[in-house]
Amino acid sequence: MVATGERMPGAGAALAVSTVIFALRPDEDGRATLWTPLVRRIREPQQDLWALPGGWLPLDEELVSAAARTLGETTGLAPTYLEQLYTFGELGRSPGRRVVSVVYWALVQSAEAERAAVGENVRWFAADALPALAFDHNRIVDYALWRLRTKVEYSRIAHAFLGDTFTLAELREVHEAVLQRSLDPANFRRTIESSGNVVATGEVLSGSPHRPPRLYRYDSSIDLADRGPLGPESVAAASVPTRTGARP
Amino acid sequence: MVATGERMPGAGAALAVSTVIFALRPDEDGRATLWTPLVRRIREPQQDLWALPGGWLPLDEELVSAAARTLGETTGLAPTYLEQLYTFGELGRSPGRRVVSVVYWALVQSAEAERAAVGENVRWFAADALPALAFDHNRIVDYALWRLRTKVEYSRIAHAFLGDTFTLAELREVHEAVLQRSLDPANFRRTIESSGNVVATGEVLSGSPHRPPRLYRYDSSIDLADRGPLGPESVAAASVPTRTGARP
DNA sequence: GCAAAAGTGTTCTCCTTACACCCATGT
DNA sequence: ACATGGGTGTAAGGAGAACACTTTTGC
Repeated sequence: MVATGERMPGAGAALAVSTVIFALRPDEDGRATLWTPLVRRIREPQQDLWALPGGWLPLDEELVSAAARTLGETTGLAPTYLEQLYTFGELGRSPGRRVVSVVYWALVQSAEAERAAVGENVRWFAADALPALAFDHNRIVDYALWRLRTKVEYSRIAHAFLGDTFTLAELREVHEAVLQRSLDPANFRRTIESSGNVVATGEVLSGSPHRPPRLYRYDSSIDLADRGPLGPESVAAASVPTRTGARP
Repeated sequence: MVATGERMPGAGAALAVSTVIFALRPDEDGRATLWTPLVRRIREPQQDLWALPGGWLPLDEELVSAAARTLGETTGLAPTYLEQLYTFGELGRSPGRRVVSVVYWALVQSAEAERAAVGENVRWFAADALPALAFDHNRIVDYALWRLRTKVEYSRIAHAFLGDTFTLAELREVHEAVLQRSLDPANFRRTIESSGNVVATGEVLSGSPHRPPRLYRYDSSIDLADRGPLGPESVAAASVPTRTGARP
């Protein structure tokens, strides 16, 4: 086996896992925009500054699981999408100690975001107008935002913001909120329908003051083919230690 | 500062940095194909198996620098392109110990690849026909290959395989080797020229038995806009500890 | 009936593809 | 001169943008 002496190789830097979370919520004008929940640091360094949810990586936990767990423990959220973003390890990013952070990014549904824990130490911020955050977390959120916006255009992650059935107007609203521009409803419909990613349920959504729109559902038989040979990231398959999320 | 007691948080897993290196070399039929240099493991675990060049992350070294340094120490190569690929941290990926590997991928010029160190413990392999490697390194190379192939289509990384001046036929040969299909010379020319990424030097390359082709050069004023808000990764700016690469 | 959103049809442009054809060099 | 790759021209097909138009509901 490996010697466990004081000069254990590779044991230098501290390994943390953090997550950038995005959800769509109405802004003051009622338009859907991107928001992200942050947690207040309750100890040094950078005490009282807002920061990404995260924590140290336990020896016996998968990276994704640690991301999902710390995210759930601090914000009470359960994401519908979770993917590794980047690993930040610059020498000066944390004062006093070398910290390498494996950062994930997550999408949560609007309904889920509504019932999330908020309080003195957890708060939602408009993703495009953040205050000065702890460490290099502003840079990290900016990068996550960029990834989200570029990825929405060529993959189907926008669906992760919605429930299992949705109207094309709702899906379009998601795209418009993420891309920050309006899209032609007619062309959007054709683009989505011809992509084959979504199937009509046959039902319509009544109750609106206008013509009732059709409801659609993902075609789950088509995978995202997104991470290539790595396949989809699975939180469920990863082992989680004794302490589970804060919510029952 | 931070207590250095036995329960130092985040100090569990060992942190390694590895790199997948690609270069173009002629295969047995003389066609340019992708090759990757691997190093033989000279100690347990997985002794004698071929593996990616890499090493433990020193406390005082940037992640990119560690990738560039270990790559240079083992293979003698200096890459023209180096980018973070993914961080692998699955629980079972290294027997006996939790190892988290931040993996980079690199491109080197063909000329550089020719004069690289080869020997008993360093050897080039065709990237599409690797033997069984140590740990999860087959999966890592497959993922790097996928990233290279998808990225060649929308960015200008193909240039990293070539010198500062090149003909469009050479650039096309790179694309064809990476994408594994032939491209129409006429359309390829127009696509590249209209992209504005390359400028004609005004010179031509004589010596061929046919019409001498024009020489081109990168337009270095245009950046790749590749990592978004993170900007280009810079090896030079990163601090490197005392021991430098094997080559002077 | 009227307003407003859902959904369809049509046209225009641009980009990619396929391929015919001319150009310039070494032998 | 001629073979061969370098380089230009051109027409067809497809995807996306713009926008007119029809459909369906609540009031």
